[in-house]
Amino acid sequence: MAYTLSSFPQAILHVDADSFFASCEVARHPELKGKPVVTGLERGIVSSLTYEAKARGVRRAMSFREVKKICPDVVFLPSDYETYSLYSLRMFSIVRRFTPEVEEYSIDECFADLTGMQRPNQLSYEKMAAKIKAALDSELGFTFSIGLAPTKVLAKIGSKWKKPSGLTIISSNEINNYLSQLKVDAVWGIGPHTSAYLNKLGINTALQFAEKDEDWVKNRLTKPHQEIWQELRGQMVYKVDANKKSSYQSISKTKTFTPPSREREYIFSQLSKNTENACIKLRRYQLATKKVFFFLKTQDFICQGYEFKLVRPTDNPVEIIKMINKYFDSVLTVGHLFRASGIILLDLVANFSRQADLFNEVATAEKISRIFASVDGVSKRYGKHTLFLGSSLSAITEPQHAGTRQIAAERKHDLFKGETIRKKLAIPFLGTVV
DNA sequence: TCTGGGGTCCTAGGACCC
DNA sequence: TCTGGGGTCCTAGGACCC
Repeated sequence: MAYTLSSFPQAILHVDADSFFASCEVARHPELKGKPVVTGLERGIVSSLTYEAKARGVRRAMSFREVKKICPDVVFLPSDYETYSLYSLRMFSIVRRFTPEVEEYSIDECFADLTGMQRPNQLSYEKMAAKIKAALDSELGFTFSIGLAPTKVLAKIGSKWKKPSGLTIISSNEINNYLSQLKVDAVWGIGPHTSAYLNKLGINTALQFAEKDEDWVKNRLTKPHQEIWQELRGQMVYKVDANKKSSYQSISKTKTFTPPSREREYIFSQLSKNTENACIKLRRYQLATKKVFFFLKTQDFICQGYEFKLVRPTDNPVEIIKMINKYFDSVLTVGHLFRASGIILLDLVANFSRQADLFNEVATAEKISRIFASVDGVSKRYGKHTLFLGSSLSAITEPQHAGTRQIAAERKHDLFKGETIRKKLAIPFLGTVV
């Protein structure tokens, strides 16, 4: 049979929705078609934008004001994650018509393992990819970019190759052709650090990297990059994982507040609100935390934080806020202007049961946890933050606190940029407290 | 590239144990 | 009191992703 003659040891598909959020908005408001549409209004910053907006010079992270200046007829909309999630589910279910092996990688991306599906689908891999794309485009009303290749890393390269609305098929014997035209830093999993290192060793293209021999790679790079090297050569390392993600390793809540502030009460209430929100999510997944890290970010983007352990796992914000209060003043260096606060709940345990040691304390904790179960119920019915802690009050009511508008004109470079928040927190007083 | 918010996994080195 | 070798667990920090 013709379709068994394939140059795909495995056939991995990567699907990437084009300008996903903005596309969803246009899809459900057809009158916006052809217009420069942007989402992210709730923060005043561009989050997603249509190609029409891109053509006008709009870029991600631009402020509302800037966008208006260069593109006065822009349609700037608030994000509506519920709607986007529904489109996302439709996208996954369309791909699942062709294989059950679909990995929901993010809200707008998925991988699918098509290996062995030619016979059941009566299609070659190439035709399957085309058919999936056609179904997505027509049923959802916007375009998708697709890559088909022997490995995930190569499929990712494929979907990025031509955007928007691309369909790029990289069979085993064409790999080098593609890699020779690609810079190493464009490879999924090779970040700025590693690409700078590789450049220094004379490697600029993905092909130059893929052609290094095993010893060379093993001696200079760590496991993740060794695996990427293998995948670039067409050898599968990363399997498509169709299991739904059901739990978390960590849960975090971060919030920037404007204007920045130096007032203890206000900043503390922000952190209190972060903690409440993080605990809501914790309870939704029936988890409890054993370790907490909280931090503040100054106006110069310097992070300072503190990590502590809890005597027993908890999902109760009151217990956590009490601890934060204890260490708060060592993090809030007086006189600094702060722009954001955040909390990360770590060491999460599932279905936790409280140890019956300190009887009274446990009894109280259980009472409190029943209260929070009702709080969650009320929120579900009447909306988030119908009930909240007194310590969160000034964050929720957003008073005109006396903080001035003197936003530092000069911004320091890159001390904290989406990277691990715990990075270089440089806290001289850091210690673990039980 | 110009800083929003939410995640994951890996590694080196120390503590501790036999 | 000295010294060898090997293993596991935990933590802090690093790198990357959407």
